[in-house]
Amino acid sequence: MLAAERRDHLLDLLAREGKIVAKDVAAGLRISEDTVRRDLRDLANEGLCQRVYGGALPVSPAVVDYGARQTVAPDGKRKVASVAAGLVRPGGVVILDGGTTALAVAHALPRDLACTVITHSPPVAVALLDHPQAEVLVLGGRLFKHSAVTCGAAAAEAARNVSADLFLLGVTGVHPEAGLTTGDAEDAAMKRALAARAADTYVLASSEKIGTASRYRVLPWEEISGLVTDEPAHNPVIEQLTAAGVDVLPAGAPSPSSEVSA
Amino acid sequence: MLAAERRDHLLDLLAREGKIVAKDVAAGLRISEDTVRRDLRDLANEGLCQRVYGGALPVSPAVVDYGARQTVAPDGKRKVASVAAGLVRPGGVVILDGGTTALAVAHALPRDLACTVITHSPPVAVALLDHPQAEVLVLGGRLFKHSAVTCGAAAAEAARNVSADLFLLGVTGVHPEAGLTTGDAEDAAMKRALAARAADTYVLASSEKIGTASRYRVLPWEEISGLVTDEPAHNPVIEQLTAAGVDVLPAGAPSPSSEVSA
DNA sequence: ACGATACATGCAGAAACGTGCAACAACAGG
DNA sequence: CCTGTTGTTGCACGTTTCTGCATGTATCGT
Repeated sequence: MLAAERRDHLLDLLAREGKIVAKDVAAGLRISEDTVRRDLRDLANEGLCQRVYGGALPVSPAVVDYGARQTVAPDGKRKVASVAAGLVRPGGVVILDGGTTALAVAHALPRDLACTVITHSPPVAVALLDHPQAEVLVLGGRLFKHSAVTCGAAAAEAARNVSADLFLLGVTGVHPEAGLTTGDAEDAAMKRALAARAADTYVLASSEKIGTASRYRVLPWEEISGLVTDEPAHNPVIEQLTAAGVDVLPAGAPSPSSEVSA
Repeated sequence: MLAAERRDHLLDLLAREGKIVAKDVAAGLRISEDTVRRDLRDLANEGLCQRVYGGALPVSPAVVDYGARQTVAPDGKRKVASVAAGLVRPGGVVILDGGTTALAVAHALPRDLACTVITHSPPVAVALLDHPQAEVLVLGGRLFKHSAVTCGAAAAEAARNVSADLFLLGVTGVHPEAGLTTGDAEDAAMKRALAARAADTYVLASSEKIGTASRYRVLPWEEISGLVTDEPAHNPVIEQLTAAGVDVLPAGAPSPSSEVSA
């Protein structure tokens, strides 16, 4: 592995996970901790990370005007996005919805993951520009500015010509009775069209969405494979969904790792 | 093996694997590491790769990144973009190319201008999100990451279904004999397809493009209506173009443009 | 306060680097 | 056909850079 490549890897790790533990990286890459420490020291000198005891952290968001918006993403969305990104298999084909949560998923994808991403969201496409191994297909159409996605007849038509293993669906409301909802009729139709083209559909549901409903129904529960949320499993709504047979993937607690340090 | 062939091989390797290890390439091609190093040094001088200890990496994403480049858009591009934005009539339909200069045009468009913008560039689409009066049509297709535009058969197909008053074309080279050129064959084809759908085609040519040529021809002079540049009119290349009947719109000096129409 | 862990520094071997040089091929001109 | 020129390639040499280990110091958690 080239030294510069290692450096990129560290920055990538920092962006995706929000921290670096020198020991873990050294073990992961089979190199000495000294080398990792030296790299981190250099990166810190260039202002690309903040050195702390045991590893490094991102520089304060105010300084990173460049990637500011992605770091501003609320913690809940970051966690959901991280778990959802893990659903994308190397070599797999995923349809990525629009919206801020889906955008966070794009940012959370490992930079060197070889996969195909289909999206009707220009911001998602832009976010994937620096993922050299990701094949990106953009679905064209009329730009719906509120959600920053393409929609309309042309977009629906384009959607009919693709298929995928997985659809990561963003919605504005997740409600036991109302199902999955969003605020625009055309947007809802587009999401349905996309869901129809994927073998599995997983919903990205950060906690503020749980229990709320918007005007337009996207899909009923039966047509989705699962849901990723940072809401605790004991939330009544979540329990209800679990009982209804929805595969709920928790994104909240990094739970069982406590015994590792012990 | 020819030297040029070797050079292509290196670039290809860089594109496919994201890195080059000098030692491995030398062993693979049965040539000395010195030769590989020399090649890499040359490629780096041409800005086609980034030299690092042990090999080379693609040009640093930070340098290529559009988000970064748009904020540091050179003065020349800003001037060109400003003049080009003036070519868009209220209620008109314009096709906006990809690339940093076209992106600068998107930013230069008055925020309340009511017009229709057709683009195959996700960054341009994103830039127009806060233009409430602008109707934006995105042409879908496979994302070509280097230029951040969609291309390929799907994009060309989508292009066939639109027409416009004006096409604002970005290129990498503007040369009296070579014509308008760019660095990628598919990208060139897409630009041709777009030019065919517009009544008028104007070239965005900030001064650093003037007099240079890239590998792939986009269009001959006869097929464009004009050219916007911040290069002074007395530049030999510009004079040659003017003599050839190209409508040159100056973006450098705020001076009267009387002689342009003459 | 103590042990454990992380750290900075110096050092040495290894690897990569740049440069100069010579051998060689391609080419132009006589 | 010969010859001088130019450009490329591989080798040799000395230099720089990188990396892991050892040492002693600083910091953390208990």
